[in-house]
Amino acid sequence: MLDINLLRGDIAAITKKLETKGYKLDIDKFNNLENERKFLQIKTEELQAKRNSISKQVGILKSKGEDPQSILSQVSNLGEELKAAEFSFTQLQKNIDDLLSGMPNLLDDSVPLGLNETENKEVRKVGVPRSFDFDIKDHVDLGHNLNKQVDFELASKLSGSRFYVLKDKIAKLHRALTQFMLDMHTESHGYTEMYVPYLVNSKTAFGTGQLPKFEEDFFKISQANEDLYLISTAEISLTNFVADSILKEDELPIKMVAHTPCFRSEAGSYGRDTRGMIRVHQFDKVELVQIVKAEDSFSALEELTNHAENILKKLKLPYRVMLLCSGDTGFASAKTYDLEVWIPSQSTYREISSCSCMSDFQGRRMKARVKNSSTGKNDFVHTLNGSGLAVGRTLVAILENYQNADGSITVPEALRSYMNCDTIT
RNA sequence: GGAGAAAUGGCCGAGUGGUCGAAGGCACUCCCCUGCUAAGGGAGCAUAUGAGCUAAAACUCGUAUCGAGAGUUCGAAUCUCUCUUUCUCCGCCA
Repeated sequence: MLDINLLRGDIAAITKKLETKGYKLDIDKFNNLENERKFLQIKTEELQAKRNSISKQVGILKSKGEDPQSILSQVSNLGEELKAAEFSFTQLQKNIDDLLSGMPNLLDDSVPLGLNETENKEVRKVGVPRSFDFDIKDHVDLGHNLNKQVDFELASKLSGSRFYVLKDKIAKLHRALTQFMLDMHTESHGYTEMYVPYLVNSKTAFGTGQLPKFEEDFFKISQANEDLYLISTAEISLTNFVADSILKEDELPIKMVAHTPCFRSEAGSYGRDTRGMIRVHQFDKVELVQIVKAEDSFSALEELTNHAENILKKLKLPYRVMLLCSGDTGFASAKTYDLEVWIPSQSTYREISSCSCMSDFQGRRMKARVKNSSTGKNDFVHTLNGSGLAVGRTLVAILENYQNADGSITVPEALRSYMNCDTIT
């Protein structure tokens, strides 16, 4: 959520900034709402003040044993007038909140302008794609030929399209990857491991910006009292740890890592990546989250991105780092780096991690603040998150990059201690 | 699932209709005393938001907030209803 005072100030400049992200702000609408808000707020608060002062006098008179009747008559019609004023004021406030909570975050100045992913900027490329002296297979065929250790038919029988079953050594490889990632981040990168709920309430989903705008991306569990949402990323659970709190400066930075399944309805992506494990309704991810002070957030983004990259480096998977352009940067993000891993069967790099600095956007939505010791004020915290990494896609990358002519898979060195074997056959 | 109790500021905790945004304590900040890793004294110390003033802040005034929402009342932390969460006992259970 943006600071409404930015809009009350130079609204033209903000509108221009929002346009780089494809958001069109109706300036007249906002100004009209604001003018009405001001009028209604003043009116409501004046009536409240009047009621309060009269009520106070009643109390004083009664304590002196005097008859307050003359004063009470003054207040007889105040109640209804006040109730009506309060009602219109809260309605209007809600309209403003709705408008505000649908507006995306402002981008950092270092983000290049662009409409879509074709205009993202490559920051660096690490590793060289292997050249194969045999006809390569994609991960679907590889998994199928390895005794159906990756089984899409079985999954579709159980659940439908966009699910997969892993078996035996490949299931273990999946677990080994998770374990390896968690160990790296906790032992070498300073993150604290967390186990978190996979179902969250609407307030939590609002806090990180998934609601209200992206409700259709969720799987929703409807209940009598309160609807719950299956998390689409552990970012939601982890970041909201600090919601509604005022932290002390020395509590920051907070660095957390969690391994969770992620559930995505993939509404609106029919036909895209229908084959394989790339785009599915359920996948595992190891997620990094940092809660930091404002002045640290962009350096923290570089650090966090490096942490995710280190996993790829250890696995010796070729990848590149992309700085997303304005049009491709997510709703809540001020700046995002995507890590893209080399996928041999597609002869291209595919997203395997997304690392974002959300500046104070989520902090404001969550009311997560830190007491600034030099000013005494409460500043909104800055939040960051990044996949470190998406486990399913990492598995795809390993199957394809480490495939052998006979269809077996060499286990990357970094995972051998977890696997107790060198090859998957 | 059944029965009962509770929810107050960063923390603990008082407060059952009226000058209560809330006693007291702890923590924290500043000052004094003292002087050495202790103790004493004084002051300050919730959040959000609006208006005024300002270059900005400070400041002044107002409003809202005592788990959430609704109600009773001139007036609600306090009374009523609904919900949520926590704790205790019983049942069930991975």
